[in-house]
Amino acid sequence: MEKEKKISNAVVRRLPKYYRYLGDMLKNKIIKTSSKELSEMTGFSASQIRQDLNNFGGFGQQGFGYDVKNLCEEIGKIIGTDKKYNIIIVGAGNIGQAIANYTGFYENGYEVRAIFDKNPKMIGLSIKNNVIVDVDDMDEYLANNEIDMAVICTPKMVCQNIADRLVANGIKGIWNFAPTDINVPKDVALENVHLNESLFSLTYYYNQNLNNTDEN
Amino acid sequence: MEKEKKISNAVVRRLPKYYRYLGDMLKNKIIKTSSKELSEMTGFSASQIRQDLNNFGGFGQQGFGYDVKNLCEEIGKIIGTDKKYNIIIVGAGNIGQAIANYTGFYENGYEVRAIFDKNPKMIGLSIKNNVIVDVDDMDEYLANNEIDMAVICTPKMVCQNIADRLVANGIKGIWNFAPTDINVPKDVALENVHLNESLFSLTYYYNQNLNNTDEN
DNA sequence: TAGATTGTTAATCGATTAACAATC
DNA sequence: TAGATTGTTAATCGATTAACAATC
Repeated sequence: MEKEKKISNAVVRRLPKYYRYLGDMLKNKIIKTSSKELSEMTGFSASQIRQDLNNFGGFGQQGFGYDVKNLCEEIGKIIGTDKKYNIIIVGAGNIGQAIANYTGFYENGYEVRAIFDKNPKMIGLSIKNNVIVDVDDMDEYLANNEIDMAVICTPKMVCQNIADRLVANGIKGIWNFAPTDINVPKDVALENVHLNESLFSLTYYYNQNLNNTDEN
Repeated sequence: MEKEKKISNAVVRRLPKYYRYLGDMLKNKIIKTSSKELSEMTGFSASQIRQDLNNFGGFGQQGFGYDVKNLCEEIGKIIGTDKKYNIIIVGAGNIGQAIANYTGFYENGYEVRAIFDKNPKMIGLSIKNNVIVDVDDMDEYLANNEIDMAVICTPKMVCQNIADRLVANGIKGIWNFAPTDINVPKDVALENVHLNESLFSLTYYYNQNLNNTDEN
């Protein structure tokens, strides 16, 4: 078995950006590109881009550059966008509804299979092709359906409980929008979207800029 | 004038998490804490926490620890949550609506002053206290109202145009939810929430875990 | 062939961790 | 006073950048 070098989180976070720009180029029928060109688009240094790509193999051709279609496909394979994923959404409040309508799922092979909520007023309503189901029925649903990932859009009070139940039912990927940290076993992939932390970071830099301008 | 040491982005990203846990402790009437305790809560090392805090000043007491209330207030001041902010939302689609209903704004002193959209079917409808206004009237609105930050929730085709108009009208903070990169002058704070990139990172780690499990 | 650009090693830079003196 | 924990310096670690040989 090949010993795989551990890919740093910093690299992983850049892959989707490469993938997006390459997809754009592909749509515009651009055949070749280079680390220099990708650098201008992404803002990452050309050297860093070459380093990043060479973590996964030599996708380029010396003296020429990279074939856009090939590189895009290869990065897609690394990320895993070449596969299909069944997902569920837990919590049909503001964020849950927005996520249920999120076109990025359908454009990239993710299919929303079910939406759960505990509010009786929500249960039975439809979002896109899905009827909202009582969250009490979630465990049974998961036991009987092949679901890959779940999106947590519940209030923070219940999100750890939901996460525990998801994990107990074999879910191995969680996209968490609840504004708190949850604990999952290390074989479960967890991605947090903490809007509050994002807004506060923005606020810090906003004030930083104001202060710097004042000083002049 | 004191020469301010540049705070690294990594530190800035950790501040909101300290702030959140300290707020939780405050709510639970906990008086004192320590870098060790904060380490257990946040997952950051105690050493790193002390380093982070000492970028901004000595908030602790040797041999004792940190006063929760004081430290929480100090970090609030550093982030800027002690101030009020007027914001507008541009784009009243799925994400825009979710953001308009986002309780984090009201809980932290951010006030949504206006919501803009270009869809005639949306214009005139209300979200919370705000009537959705024609985006053609945005520039005039900004010229006549004191707005601090804007949230961009438009399709990616128009988001650079929106950003340019926001900047032209003096907006210095932009929270961008459109799935693309936008360019703003460096005195404008920009925070991107790229859901597609977040989902792809999750997908990468999801597959990584599956592969590692397979190998055993 | 000459020019261009990758792949890869080495150098640099910055962030994290370790250690411990200061001191409450 | 003894114990605890900060503030801060030094050591380590890891990521980014620079440089250049390989080669198309």
